[in-house]
This record gives sequence, C-alpha cells and structure tokens, in this order.
Amino acid sequence: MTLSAKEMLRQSLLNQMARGELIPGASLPSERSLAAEFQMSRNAVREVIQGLQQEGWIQVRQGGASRCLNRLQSHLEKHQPREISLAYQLDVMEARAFLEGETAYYCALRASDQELAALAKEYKAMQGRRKGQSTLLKAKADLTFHMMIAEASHHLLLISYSQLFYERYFNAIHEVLSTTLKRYGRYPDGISQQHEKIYHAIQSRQPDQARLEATEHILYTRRLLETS
Amino acid sequence: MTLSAKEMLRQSLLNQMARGELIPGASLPSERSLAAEFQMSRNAVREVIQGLQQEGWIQVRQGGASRCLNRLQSHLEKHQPREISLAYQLDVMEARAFLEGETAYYCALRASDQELAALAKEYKAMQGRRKGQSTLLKAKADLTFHMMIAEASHHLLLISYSQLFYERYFNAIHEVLSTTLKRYGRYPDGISQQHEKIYHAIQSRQPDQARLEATEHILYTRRLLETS
DNA sequence: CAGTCCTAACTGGTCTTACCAAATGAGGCA
DNA sequence: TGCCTCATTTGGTAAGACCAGTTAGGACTG
Repeated sequence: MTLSAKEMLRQSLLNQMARGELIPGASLPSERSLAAEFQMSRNAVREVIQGLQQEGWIQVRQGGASRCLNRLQSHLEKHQPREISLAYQLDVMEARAFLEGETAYYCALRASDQELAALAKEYKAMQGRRKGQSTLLKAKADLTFHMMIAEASHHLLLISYSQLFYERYFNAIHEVLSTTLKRYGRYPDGISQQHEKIYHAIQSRQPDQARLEATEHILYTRRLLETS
Repeated sequence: MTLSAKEMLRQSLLNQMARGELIPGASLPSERSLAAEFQMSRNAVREVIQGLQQEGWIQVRQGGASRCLNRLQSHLEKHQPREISLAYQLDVMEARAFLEGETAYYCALRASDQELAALAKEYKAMQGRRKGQSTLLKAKADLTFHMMIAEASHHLLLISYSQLFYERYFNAIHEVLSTTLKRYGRYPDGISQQHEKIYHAIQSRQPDQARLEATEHILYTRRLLETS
C-alpha cells in the first residue's frame, strides 16, 4: 500500500508529535518548507494542516507559525475543581509521584546524548548558584530542570501532563519553597540531594533507578506541602 | 460580525442541508461553480468542502460529484439488532407512525407548489395503474409516494429517517403486501383510501389533518404486519 | 429497437505563481 | 536599558493550468 503524499505528510507530523519530537507549544515548519521537503504543493500541505487543526492537534493563525497543542488541556480543564484546595493538591502530588517517576525512567532510556549534555549543563548551573538566590528564581530553575527531563523522555503524554502541571501549580510550588525557606532559613538538604540522585541515575542511563529517585523526590515535596 | 467568504459558504451548505434543500444522497454543486457563485477561489472552496467531509456531512470522490451523506446511517447501524424479528419490526412501525405523521404535517406546511404538483402527478399515476400490477411494482410505487412526501417536508431528520427506513424494510413491506394479496385476492381498500385522505389533506394544506391520516395509515399497515 | 461501447465533457486532485494580511524579530533610537 | 519601527516571515487567498477518474450521451452493433 503506497500512501499519498498528503497521507505521508500527515503521518509524519503525527509521528513526530507522538515521539515527542514536536512537543506541545512547538512551532511546525512553515507550509512552504513542508511543501518543499515533501515535494508537494502548498495547497496540499494546507489541506493536511487544516485537517490536523480540525482534529485539535495544532493551532494555526495568520502571520505566525502553526503550533502544536496540548491535547490534555481541554480534558483537564473539564475535570478540575474551581477552587484548588490543599487536599486536592495533595491528591495531584500523589499522581504526580507516579508520572514523574515514569518521566525520569523514559528520560534515562530515551534521551539523546545531546539532551543529556544540555541537562548536565543546566544541572551544573543550578549547583553553581545554589546560594543567595530568590525563591522565585529557584522555583523557576527547579521547573526548568524537571521540564528538561520531561521533554527528554520523548513521551507525548508525560510531556503534555508536565507542561500543564507546572503551568498550573507553579505558584503553589513557589509558595511551598518560600514557606520552607522562612521556617528553616534555607532549603532542606533533601531536595538538592534528590536532584543529584535523579541527575546521576539519568546520566548513567539507569531507568529503574531514575524512576525510584524521582518518585521519592515528589513524595518528599508532598510531605513538605502537607506540613506547610 | 462579518463572516469570511469561507464561513459564508460553509453556513450556506449547512443551512441548505438543514432545510432539506440538499437532501442526503443529493449532489453538491461542483467546486468550480461554488467558487464562481460565492466569488472565491477553488482553493478556499475545497478547504470548506474538506471540512464538511471530515465532519461527516458529505462524501467526496475524484471524478464524481460530492454527495450529501445520511448522518443517521452510522447511528442506526450501531443500534440495530443483527436479526430483525417481527417484534422489532412492530416496534419500529410504532415509532414510524409518529414520524410519518410529522412528515405529512411538515409536507402540508412547507411543500412548494411545484412539489405539490409533482405529488399530484405521482398520485394520479398510482390511481391509474391500481389494478393488474405486480406486488413489487406496487411496493415501489408506495415507496415513491411516501418518499416524495418526506422530501417535500424539508425536514432533514425526517428525510434521513425515511430514506433509511424504506431502504431497510422494503423487503418486509413487499412481503406484507404479497401476503395480504394472497389472502384477500386484492389489496385491502384501506390502503388506497388512506393514501387518498393523506393526499387530499396535503394538497389542501391541512397539516394537522395530514398528520392524523398518515399516522392512522401506518398503524393500519402495522396491524396488517401483526396478523400476517 | 435494445443493448453495448466509446468518447467528450464533466468532476475532483494537484501544482504553480502571485499577491495580500498579520505576526515576528532584529536593528535603531531615545 | 527599554521601546519602537520596519523588513522579513508566515499563513490566507486568488487564478490558471493540467492530471485523473466519472459520467452521460451518442454512435454503433446485434
């Protein structure tokens, strides 16, 4: 069975999204470049693009590049309570412990050498500025570290979930860190130690170990949230 | 709010289908003629057409005209038993009594003068060849009469349902007529009398009366089925 | 006269080229 | 440093040509 040019382009884009090569929020190549790459007319490319848009995969707007959408967004919006209570946050953290473990697992398994190098660079930067930094920047660095792991997992579901989680609970995370900082005068040793363990498990490509450490890390922060 | 040309075309087609001007199975105008009529390029027309196709409104195939689809088809296929028992047929006929009544009602209300004239022509042809005809042709004529009423109702749901019903139960209808013919030597007077009443109620544009007669007609044939 | 076959005219599918309109980002300016 | 401007880039639309199936009508045959 030979696929038509349109079907090949469509499958190519869907595959890239499934493989996490085109993650939610990323820009698609322009219609003109896709037409050139797949040796087809811009008309045909446009019809494929519009099809994907109609199915909720991508968003297209005049003047700007088409962007991949996070398909979990509408689903989560429907199932989220209006008011985010502490109990709800604790529930979310419990689920997140599992998902973060899977994320670290697939990252250790699938990350490219290039991505591991980028992760190493980011990790060392985090270490270098560990002291004398605002909690806001600290929280942002924490987020970046976790998102890099998520993206390197090349797992569409995990990437989508991580994006939504960090976007939604960033303020809550920041709050927990601030409270902890005020209480103890500095961040608990646990966090940086756990980061180190996760980092090393990933760098040495030990998926199971990475899952273990990541899960424990989230459960630790969950306990912080519980007592804050 | 000014709609874009594409949105206008889309709404126009959807409206024509909702109004029963473009009934399931009917051909859409060609892309070129639509482009000329709405003063837009064929590209834009094609994108609208493809959108409607993706939503299951129409079917398009190279070389032939695009056709409206019967959107009840897939739904009914899912909810239909594998084996069509007599009890099931009787249930269907009960629902049909209501739907046929609505059909006659809207036909009397909405049919154009042209459609009434066509119905008159068909009815007289039926009268003229009432005798000495095979049950097969008789059943086909019966079907044509009812379908003309359904189409003149300009009610998408009623048209869709009628199409599927007659396509699906034509053999059963034929069977009932044959059995009745063999038993009594001729068709019972009821049927042609009822057809006449329906016909006159419609021609004189009496919706409520047409509904009454049509409902009674179906319940009459339902009793025939019950005792056959 | 009926039936069959074939062709011309449609239909949708694709490509090319050109231009318009909106977003973007780099460079210059305050 | 921050803001603003404008050329570039991106999607949106148009027009014309050609390809590839379908269809209907006319010619031909029995």
